Amino acid sequence: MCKTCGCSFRSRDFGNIERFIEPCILLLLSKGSSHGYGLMEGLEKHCGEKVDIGDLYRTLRRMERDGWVKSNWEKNKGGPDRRTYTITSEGKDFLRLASSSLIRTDKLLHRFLEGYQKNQSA
Amino acid sequence: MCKTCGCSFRSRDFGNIERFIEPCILLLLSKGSSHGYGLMEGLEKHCGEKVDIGDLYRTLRRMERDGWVKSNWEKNKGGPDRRTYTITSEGKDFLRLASSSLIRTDKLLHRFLEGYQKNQSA
DNA sequence: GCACATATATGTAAATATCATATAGTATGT
DNA sequence: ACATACTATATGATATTTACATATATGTGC
Repeated sequence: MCKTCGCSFRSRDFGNIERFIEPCILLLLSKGSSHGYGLMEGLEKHCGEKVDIGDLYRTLRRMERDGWVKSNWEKNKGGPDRRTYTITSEGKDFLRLASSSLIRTDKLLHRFLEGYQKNQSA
Repeated sequence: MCKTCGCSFRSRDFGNIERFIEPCILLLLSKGSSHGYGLMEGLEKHCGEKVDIGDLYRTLRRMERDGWVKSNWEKNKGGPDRRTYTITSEGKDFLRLASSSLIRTDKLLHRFLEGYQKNQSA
């Protein structure tokens, strides 16, 4: 069942931040290095939505494999050690490309929503 | 390789219309019944992007299974017969829900792009 | 010791995406 | 008649992504 709208059809959620998780992560990391759990909190704070933490960790490892981020373990007095992620120059390049893609997505959405509202009022 | 940005990392494309294919199809169908090939042309015309035709046909069958559309074969003098799709009331309900999700997505994107541009100028 | 928050990671199954290929009717040019 | 192109639907095979559950471990407060 869809998490957001509650429809019984399928799980796909068109308003889900997880569809744009990588650019969001890279944007946060471009403001400062962080670790998985911290990014989860940052994403929830900035996007107002829960993210699947397991998914997030796997996404981060995939992003590291892809060269967008690099990580290293850091000691943490107040809890378990953390794997801290830092954006790479390749990650910055990708963030730039993803942003222009997202501008296109934004235009697409506007066209859709205009079309939808026109349809509703007709 | 990503179709849009050409990056070598992975195929994910944040500007891809196929991420919102179902609402787009339902919007087109809410303006009038159509068949797979016709929807492909409609999507390309309204969204300026090619869609994978195989994916589109499978998506339509899935949407029928989910109850959002129904289909019937229609004779076509000028070519092969067509499977014509019509939106159902369940499909209209879903379109309404998807639209409010997409409004949220739109806000999310704006927040992201604002954050990105602020970051760039800093 | 126990519960709870922090912190990372993986197992598994289902859903989707990607790319190629199969099949067939109609139209047009040679 | 034959080749080619366009229209039209569909599926095979594989890879990727998503969803949900579970495992593991550290530190804090009671």
